Amino acid sequence: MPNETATFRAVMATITERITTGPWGPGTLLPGEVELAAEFGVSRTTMNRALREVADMGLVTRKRKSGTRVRMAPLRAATFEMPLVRAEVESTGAAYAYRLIRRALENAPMAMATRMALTAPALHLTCLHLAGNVPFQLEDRWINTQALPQATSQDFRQSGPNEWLVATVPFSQVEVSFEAVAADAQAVAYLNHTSGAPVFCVTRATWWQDQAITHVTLRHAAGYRMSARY
Amino acid sequence: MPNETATFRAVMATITERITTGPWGPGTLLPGEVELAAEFGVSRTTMNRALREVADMGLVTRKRKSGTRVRMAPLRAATFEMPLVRAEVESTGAAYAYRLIRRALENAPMAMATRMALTAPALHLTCLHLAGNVPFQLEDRWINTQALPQATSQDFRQSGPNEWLVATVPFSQVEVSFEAVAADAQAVAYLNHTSGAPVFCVTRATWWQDQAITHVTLRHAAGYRMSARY
DNA sequence: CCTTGCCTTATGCCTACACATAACGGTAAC
DNA sequence: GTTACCGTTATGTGTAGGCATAAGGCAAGG
Repeated sequence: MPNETATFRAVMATITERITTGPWGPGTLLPGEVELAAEFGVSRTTMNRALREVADMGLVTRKRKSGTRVRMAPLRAATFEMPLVRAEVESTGAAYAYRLIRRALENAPMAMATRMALTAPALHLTCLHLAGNVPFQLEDRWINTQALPQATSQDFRQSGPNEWLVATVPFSQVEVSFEAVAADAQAVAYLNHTSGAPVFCVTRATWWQDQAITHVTLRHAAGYRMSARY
Repeated sequence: MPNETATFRAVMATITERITTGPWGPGTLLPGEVELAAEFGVSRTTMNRALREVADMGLVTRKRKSGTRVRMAPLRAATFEMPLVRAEVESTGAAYAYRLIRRALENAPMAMATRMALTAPALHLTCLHLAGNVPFQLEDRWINTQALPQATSQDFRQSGPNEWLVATVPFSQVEVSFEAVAADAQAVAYLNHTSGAPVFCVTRATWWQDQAITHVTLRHAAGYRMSARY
């Protein structure tokens, strides 16, 4: 646990206070690092750390030469952890189980093919993740076999494609989005939803070196909730 | 924009690669900072920065004396920006409008009162945020008047409580959660939902110095989607 | 007037060193 | 055997100083 009384945190607190309540309203250009360091009686290194963390929180933007400027809308950034399903299920105390529902090499629908820049059939998987005997998450995934030919030799019957992917693709650019959708036939069949019921849906697309790797839609069982503290 | 070829980023890249593809599987205890610094030919400060950022990404956990350990589930943290509604609406190009629907000082329901440790009536607000003429977000908020007595003298007819709060409460502990719920009567009335339709719902509770400040439920219009890249 | 290029400046990053602090693990006292 | 204490060690945080780099601004040349 980080020390609550660390100097750079105290500096951060004062700075955030000046931004939220004090003289530094939206759009204000803050004094330079050296000047602030002198004012607070800390080294420039410490001031840099404090300002960097405030920027990470989303209160200010920093640009070389331009300086540190308070953002027009004092937004706050929330960080969500996206664990593997297995870990997420096991952290609730339930036993994790996995079932492959469908595996096929097929042409993706237009929108998906365009988005992933596909020029050949892709690997299409449908999987179910369970907590004990209760369905937890329904996974609908497309994998670009041109970028990842090894995927075609995996049968994904024993473990999910996500576990294989995180162990195979080193580092990637990810885009996630959350939304609420109505339960379709598949959600009714596998997640015990009633037709049209609200389903919490996570969509995740990942790239590696400008190549689309995979696109996945995760639909959750009723009552699912995603939380974060900051 | 941060320099892409910074040393600590190069170190980070190697470390994340070793974790995701290389010899450092889940649960591995990494060598100490000094040892790693020597191996990579950088100072301990730089190695510390690299490891700290890897920890921020969620790949490892760090503890004094114990050392740096690869997390059991190599989760990745996604950061979501939570702008003010006004900014969110205006960024779509639409004009932002605000309407106060209800304002009352009343006793919170049991669950809420317990969660916020309320011992007196709280300020209960219902507001609607619109993009142009189209309803965008329905806000249901409770404010602890014991912690924030000034709130009772605000009428919130011209601007939303959130704008007042971010300008009044300096710094706070926040807990957010997302879920999909079915449209209730209020959502039908104000957000043009059909009854039972999926509604994307954000719940946010904030504390300041161990005192509950406010608890808010934000329900969104159909088609709302929350995104992040990382 | 417009463009090109230098200079200045503020942030970004790095090094080297030092002290603080938490926690593991062994040892001594009871 | 159990508990209390203490040393070791790894991370957390701090200082001072320096070079690197992006970008605003000014000036000279066309």
